[in-house]
Amino acid sequence: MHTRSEQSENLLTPAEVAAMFRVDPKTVTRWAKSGKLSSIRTLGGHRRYLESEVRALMGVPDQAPSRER
Amino acid sequence: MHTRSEQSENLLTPAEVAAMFRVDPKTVTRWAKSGKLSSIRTLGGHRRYLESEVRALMGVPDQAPSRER
DNA sequence: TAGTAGTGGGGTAATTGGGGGT
DNA sequence: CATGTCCCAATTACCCCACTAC
Repeated sequence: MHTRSEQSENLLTPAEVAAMFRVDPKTVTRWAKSGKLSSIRTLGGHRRYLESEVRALMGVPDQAPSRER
Repeated sequence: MHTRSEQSENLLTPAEVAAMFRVDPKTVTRWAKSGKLSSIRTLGGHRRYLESEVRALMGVPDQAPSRER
């Protein structure tokens, strides 16, 4: 199947990230476009995301209100 | 597709939780703000709720039907 | 090479967040 | 104190089609 050379196993597809946040894949793309999420590009232009980064962003629950804007 | 299911947890949208409790989505938001309900935030600030937690809260009905006295 | 699913890009409707008032 | 509603701004979801991934 996969002939792994580097640590590409740490990359997630848009659909996978979308599922983790319960959002549409398009939304994940928007996050990448706006710089909220870093992404790697395949040679065809498709985005791949770092699992570690996604997990880090998700690991910040919200029990407490945030003040910003 | 990948065989990479990083199944964290089933998440629910505000509207879904609201429908389950038959309340306005705004009310669900208040529950989250007040810490009565934990929530994950999308990178855009929208909340997603843990289905397990919501169902747990629903599965704790008041005392049985009956006689008050 | 062909076939299917996923993705990118653009545009538009629907939700959501937040404050405030009932 | 809790919930529903009105406002506006921001974010997200679904529609199209063309191209990539496998």
